[in-house]
Amino acid sequence: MNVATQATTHHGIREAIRARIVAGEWELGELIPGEADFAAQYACARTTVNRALQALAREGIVERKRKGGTRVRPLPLPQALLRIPIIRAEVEAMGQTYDHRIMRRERSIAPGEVAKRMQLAQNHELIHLETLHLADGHPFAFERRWVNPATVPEFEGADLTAISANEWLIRTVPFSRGEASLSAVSADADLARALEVAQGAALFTLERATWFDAQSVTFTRLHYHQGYRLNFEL
Amino acid sequence: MNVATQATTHHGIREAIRARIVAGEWELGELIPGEADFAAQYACARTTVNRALQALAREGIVERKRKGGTRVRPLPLPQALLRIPIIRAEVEAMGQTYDHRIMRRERSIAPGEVAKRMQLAQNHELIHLETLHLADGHPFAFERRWVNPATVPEFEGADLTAISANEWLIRTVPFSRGEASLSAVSADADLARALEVAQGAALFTLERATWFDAQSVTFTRLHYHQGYRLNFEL
DNA sequence: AACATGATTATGTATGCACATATTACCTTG
DNA sequence: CAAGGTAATATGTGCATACATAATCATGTT
Repeated sequence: MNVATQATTHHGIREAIRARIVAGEWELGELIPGEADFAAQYACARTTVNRALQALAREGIVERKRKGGTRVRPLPLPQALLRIPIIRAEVEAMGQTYDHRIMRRERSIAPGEVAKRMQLAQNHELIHLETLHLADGHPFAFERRWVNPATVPEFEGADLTAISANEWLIRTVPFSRGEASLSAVSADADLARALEVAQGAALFTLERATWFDAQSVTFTRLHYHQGYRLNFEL
Repeated sequence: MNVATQATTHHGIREAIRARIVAGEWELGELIPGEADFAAQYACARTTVNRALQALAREGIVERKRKGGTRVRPLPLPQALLRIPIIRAEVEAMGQTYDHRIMRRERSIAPGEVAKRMQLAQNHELIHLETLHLADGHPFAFERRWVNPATVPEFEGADLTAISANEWLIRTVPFSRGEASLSAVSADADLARALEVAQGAALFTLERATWFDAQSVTFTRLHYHQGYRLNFEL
């Protein structure tokens, strides 16, 4: 066999080795040949094998340690690249018209839970925003957001009719890091009214807290309309 | 400033460039210096800069094109590495005792929706399995699974008391690829009884279909107990 | 037997070079 | 002026080499 997928490109070799692993040439947890061996087998430089094996390690297919070589992961770790959708793009990808409506916008004291998620002191004043995202005029998602004016003072006067708060913040504080969580939430009376679903409906929910440097930027809770699914590949 | 994070390692340079991007040295969408320029600035080889910039491209910080150079992503793409938890490990990580109980195990015709998700012909016979996962004896998640005996004939006689069906399949068909989706589902009568929650409770749900080569292996629908959250970092 | 020590080894990484490839920019030609 | 071809250019990639680093293994000493 041993049909080279490509010539001797690093990702040709990556696929060749992947195929051999998938075919079960080595047991789970077993040591596979060293870089030098593969280099000889495929008649290429060790550098090239190194790139291939590092890629497989990133994917969770193999485990590598300095001395002790490379081994097939005992249990391949189930990980996937999750692309968090931008609502506008998501709606437009379905061929529908995106729009959003700001339901509420005010300064208020951060609720205890929100302050905790943003790692702020109690009684911190935040800008609270409630937005309804629409697809072809129908409710698509409901967003509750708290923005820290200490970090983004310009937000107070921002015009959010053309672009959403999300896009405004991304443009203003582009490279903030964050934590997110996914969950299922029952629609309370407010949510049910806003999203036009029955009270108690199960809503897919995405929460996100973001920081720039050590400064809290924003915390969002996004409730999608009933029946929403977030798809991805493993 | 220009304080080198590390000597001239590719990931030292990666962080140095990332810092400059985050600090706003270049506009969103703006062209940043070429590999050769950076190599001169940091007194290292172009190869090293190449690795650094490729890593930033993988992260979604920059965009690169063959001629036309490297530019800061207009909108940094919100992506995250999602590690899909293995239930046993998840429960044990909370310091609780994991256990599972098989509620049902039978051969049956695949329901239409399941057959579709597994890309099988109608009236295909599958092994249907219902498992309740327990944490310290309390319901943690309820799993409905269909396994294709054409792909994994040994599954029929597998002993699923020691290890769960999930782990059995991972060990037997380790490197299968798949599609997954996350959603929120209302507990029906069966689910409510099994998970000991009120009927209509919002349940976080993970569906997964996996294939080995072109052969369908299994389709699972996993409903977590009320209040479950899946956390990850951005 | 326990422990410190150094040799060995596999991966990690930097470098200089050459060539491949995609895409833009420009210039020629009808 | 438009169409088309060609040169210039930035990234992509392979290779040979050298050295760095971490972990293991064997060795020898107390």
